[in-house]
Amino acid sequence: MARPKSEDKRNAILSAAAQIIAERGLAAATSVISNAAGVAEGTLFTYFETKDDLINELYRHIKREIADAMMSGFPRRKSVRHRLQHVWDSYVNWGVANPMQQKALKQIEVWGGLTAESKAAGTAPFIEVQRLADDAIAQRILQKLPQQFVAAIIGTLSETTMEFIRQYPSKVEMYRKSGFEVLWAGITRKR
Amino acid sequence: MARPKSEDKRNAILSAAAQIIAERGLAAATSVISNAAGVAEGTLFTYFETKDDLINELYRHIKREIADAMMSGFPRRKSVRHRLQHVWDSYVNWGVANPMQQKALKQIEVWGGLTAESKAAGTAPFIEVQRLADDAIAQRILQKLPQQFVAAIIGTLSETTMEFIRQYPSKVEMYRKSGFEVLWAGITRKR
Amino acid sequence: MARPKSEDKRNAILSAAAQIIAERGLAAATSVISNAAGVAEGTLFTYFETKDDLINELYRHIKREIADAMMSGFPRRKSVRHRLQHVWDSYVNWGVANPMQQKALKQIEVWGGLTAESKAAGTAPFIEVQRLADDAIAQRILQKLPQQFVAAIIGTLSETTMEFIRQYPSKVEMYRKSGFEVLWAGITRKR
Amino acid sequence: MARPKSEDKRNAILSAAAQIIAERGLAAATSVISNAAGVAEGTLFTYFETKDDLINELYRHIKREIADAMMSGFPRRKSVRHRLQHVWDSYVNWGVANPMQQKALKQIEVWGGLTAESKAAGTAPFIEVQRLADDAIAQRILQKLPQQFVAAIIGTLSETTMEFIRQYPSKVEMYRKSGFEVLWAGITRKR
DNA sequence: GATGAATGAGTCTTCATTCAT
DNA sequence: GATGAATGAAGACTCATTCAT
Repeated sequence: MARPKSEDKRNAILSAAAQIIAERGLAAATSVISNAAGVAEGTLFTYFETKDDLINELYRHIKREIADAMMSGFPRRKSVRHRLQHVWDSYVNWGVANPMQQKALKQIEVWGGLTAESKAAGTAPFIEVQRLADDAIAQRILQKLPQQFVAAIIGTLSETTMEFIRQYPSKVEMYRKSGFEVLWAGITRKR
Repeated sequence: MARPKSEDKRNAILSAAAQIIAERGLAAATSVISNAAGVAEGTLFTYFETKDDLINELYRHIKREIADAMMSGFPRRKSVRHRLQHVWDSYVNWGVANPMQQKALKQIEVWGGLTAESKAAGTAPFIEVQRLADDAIAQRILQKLPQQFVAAIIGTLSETTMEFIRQYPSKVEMYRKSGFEVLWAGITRKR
Repeated sequence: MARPKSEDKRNAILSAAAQIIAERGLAAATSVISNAAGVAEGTLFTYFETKDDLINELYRHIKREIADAMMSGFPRRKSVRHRLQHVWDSYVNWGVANPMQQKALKQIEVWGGLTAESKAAGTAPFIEVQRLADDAIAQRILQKLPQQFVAAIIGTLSETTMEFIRQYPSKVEMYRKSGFEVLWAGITRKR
Repeated sequence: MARPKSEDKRNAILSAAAQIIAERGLAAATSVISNAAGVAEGTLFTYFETKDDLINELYRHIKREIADAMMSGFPRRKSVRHRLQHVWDSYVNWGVANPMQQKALKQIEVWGGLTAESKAAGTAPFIEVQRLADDAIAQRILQKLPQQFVAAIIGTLSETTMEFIRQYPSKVEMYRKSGFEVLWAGITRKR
């Protein structure tokens, strides 16, 4: 093959897209993105058929990254609290370390163009978390709440936490810990 | 004035804007909005100088509406829990009754064009809620958390709750109650 | 109404389109056309939804013009030969007087984007000619040929004639006459 | 030469070009053509310098094919009518057998990019036909018409005939014969 | 020579905003 | 004030052509 499609270039585009979208929203011109990625305007379209396609791919890409961050070092055998804490900490840490991606993700989530497949693909890597919730409910540790509701609460609380950490970077520890305590107290069963 | 600007028309535009933005996002054309409002394209610009201006005004408008909903019947003298419950219920109810406005608001919040004044104006009507938080902390009912963090948690948890109610409308009661319990258990001090 | 759509402008665009398409083919940019028409690029699209739409309208417009030219002064009561001659002469004269339109028409006819409606609308004004052919066949003046075949032959022969007249403008009379004689001899029954 | 340009490939491209251009017009992308030809996008440009060049070559190629079809079995010694009939029949037959090429040719003929050389090269192989016309005029069989006019008439009448045959394939014989009779009656001198 | 990724000028179309009526 | 036609800058996407592999 003559000059194979470069994974590097693809990643450069995705990364530039995350940054630009975080800064300017989804209305950002593709030319700005390709420019930031250091490729020609047309090149973007050899890697992604349309702008919508690019955004969908970016969504999946970020979701996968988050899942990877969460799952690395996941203490599968440990207690529910330990596992939840791991999930919480790694998600919050990821969000703090990757503010652009996090912001871009939020933009994409309120966007109307996400395909059903992307949404599905976005949730897929989080089965471990769902299993965690199931376990917790089975062990009667959690309150009797729909599993998805619990997952959503974990999500929003951690995102709120990230935002505060981003605003007050010196208080990482405090917010990460407090956030988790609010979550744990909120969803577990009072003995 | 020969023909005064009509408050009706202004409201029609704001209302149409909320709906259209909820449906199509902020990229929606002003012509679609003016059309939905039943006025001419140009008329929109006699009421709002620019599109950005319109969106900022819409933001304030919705925020004020929420504040009004929350403050009507606010039991100023009652216990912290009562007052918080009132706030929670009225916000959730408002969100369920006004899904368009709620959705539009979320779009606007991730948008990059909100002015500092709008943001300030948006928070202003919620002093009562802040006072509530202050009280609660003073009475050592709440955990020791920054007041704004608590406010943000109230916000996100209730929005998550609204979303679930919108998805499963038959379970209003359950979600509204459960959501509140999670919140209360999460932020209050364990004796 | 505030500034009604101007028929003049619409015509200016159609006329510019005919000229530009005649000169550069259907690949001509819409911006060149709007420019030639003396309007802004966007204005073209307030009169014609898309470029394809413009071309379809241009087709109908020219076809209607030809029909008008043919039908003005049409000697409905005279002999078949007289009527045919009238049709022939007026079409040839129109083509010689309007080379741009004629050339544009040829481009459009080989184009793949003509809608069925346009094609139908294009043939509609020529009923009188068909009636002429019917009459001629009924009177056993013409050879026994499918009416449409005869119509097509009239068309191509006259277009060929126009081209030669355009090349040798001094010989208008000769070509117009010779062309007609070829046609007449070709399609009439030898006694 | 290490690897000589393959005549096969060149022909594949020309043939694909004819087909694609017949189907989609001259606006068809070169990538579609190369794809249909089973070669890489870039390969097309090692055989034809530019797209315009390709089209010019295609024009000549088709014209040569037509000439070959006409001249094979040409009864050089026979009567004017015989010879004309041969020309007519073989052209019509070719057109019916090669509708793609025929359609592509029509597109190219209204195109503005044919070079003078191509036009000349396109007419060249038809000397025999011109000689036929000269003979006929000399023998006072034909009317006194410019030779090129006669040639053009032969051309358009036969093309019209082809179109009808393509539309009504069951009537090949009828149309081919009728067309020729119209031509013959039209251009020959009435005794 | 063959391949197909890379390029960027060029295209159609949209849309916020202006302004004649 | 209300209207909606006019404007032209900006944007997504295409495509002939080049060139690294």
